[in-house]
Amino acid sequence: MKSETRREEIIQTAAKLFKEKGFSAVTMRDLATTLGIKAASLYNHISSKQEILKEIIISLAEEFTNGMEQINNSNQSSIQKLKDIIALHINITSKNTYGMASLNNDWMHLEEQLQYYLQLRTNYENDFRNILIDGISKNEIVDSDVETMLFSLLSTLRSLYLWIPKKEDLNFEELSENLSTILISGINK
Amino acid sequence: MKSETRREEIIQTAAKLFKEKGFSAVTMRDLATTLGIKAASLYNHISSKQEILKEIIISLAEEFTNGMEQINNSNQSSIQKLKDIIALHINITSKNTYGMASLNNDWMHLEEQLQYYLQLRTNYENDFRNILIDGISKNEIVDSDVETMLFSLLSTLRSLYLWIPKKEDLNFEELSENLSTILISGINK
DNA sequence: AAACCAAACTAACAAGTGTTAGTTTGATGG
DNA sequence: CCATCAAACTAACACTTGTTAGTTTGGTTT
Repeated sequence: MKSETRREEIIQTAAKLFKEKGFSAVTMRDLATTLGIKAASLYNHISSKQEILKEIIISLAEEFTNGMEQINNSNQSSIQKLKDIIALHINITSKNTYGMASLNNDWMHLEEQLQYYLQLRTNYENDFRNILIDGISKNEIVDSDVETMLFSLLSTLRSLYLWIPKKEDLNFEELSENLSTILISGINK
Repeated sequence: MKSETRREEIIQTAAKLFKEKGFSAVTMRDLATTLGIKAASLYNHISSKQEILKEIIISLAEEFTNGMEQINNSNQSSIQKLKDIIALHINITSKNTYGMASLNNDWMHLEEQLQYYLQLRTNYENDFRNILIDGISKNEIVDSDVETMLFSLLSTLRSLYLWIPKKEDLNFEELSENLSTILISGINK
């Protein structure tokens, strides 16, 4: 059995470099040097640079899809569903801030998997939007412009990868609570 | 006098391509082809690929710095200052959504100007933070975690470049009002 | 008609790109 | 002790990269 751990190591190191400089600016020689080997040696573990990107992005996108499915199948208030989505983002992002950078910034360099990725993203946004619409109809959420709310929430959640690494000793519960309060109740007194 | 308009045209076209694929993935031949000329011809107007990036990013960063200075020198409530910042972002972003993509995603590829850019960004964030702190001490803003509020607001404002182009016939006033309400008062009822 | 000049062109460069082929190394288990 | 095999290596490839040098084009001004 070919060792999976070395392959994972390569992919994680790649994700770290991709976060710093972006997929296109990272060369296979950069990646190899960081790992202390020669570029050609990488190909004992992965089949192409593309494949690395695919592994990073698609697995994360599927994690989000699964998380959203769980939340949507639960019988909770719309507000509680939103809180669960916030926790989902914090959870996935804190486990892989490097990968989240690629998901956000390098998805356009996917090739065969681009359509699949876009499908997952569209579905995710639709599910998110429907939760908001449902919340409005049930009088839990203010009847403001849905697209503006969706955009604002998603922007913050998608940027977590930039912010979480700056927090020393992340307290998951605390951050989740703080962020939920701010996103749901606003900042004014 | 060398025509400035052709140079501007090149820079704007570059910004558009940089938004689609990122700075590193756009070649000078890509840029030239889009403009209907040969790559070497670009160098009659600009001196390097780097220079194009610098022009795009630094001018925008300075616009934000100037805007923030205006707002901070005004005698207004903290909440009104926040509303002004939101309007500032919408204003600058809607005039140049392409450039804002580079500002957000390609700043790390600045070379000589990297330190200057980081300085402007740090100052901007400090000014923003101080407005929040001031608002809390004056009881205008809820006494929640300042960093979380700052992060949430900035994330949304920095993502506007992705969202504004999707809105057909942007109503500046309406968007500014909607977004202010959602960011300041939240979404719950 | 001549001079000028912005703006295009052709041709070429040195360096860097992802990737392949074939080989060596060194630890592990029969 | 030998066979195995993951994982490294060297060497090379075809192609792409940003950029330079020198030249041509075609419209405007003198």
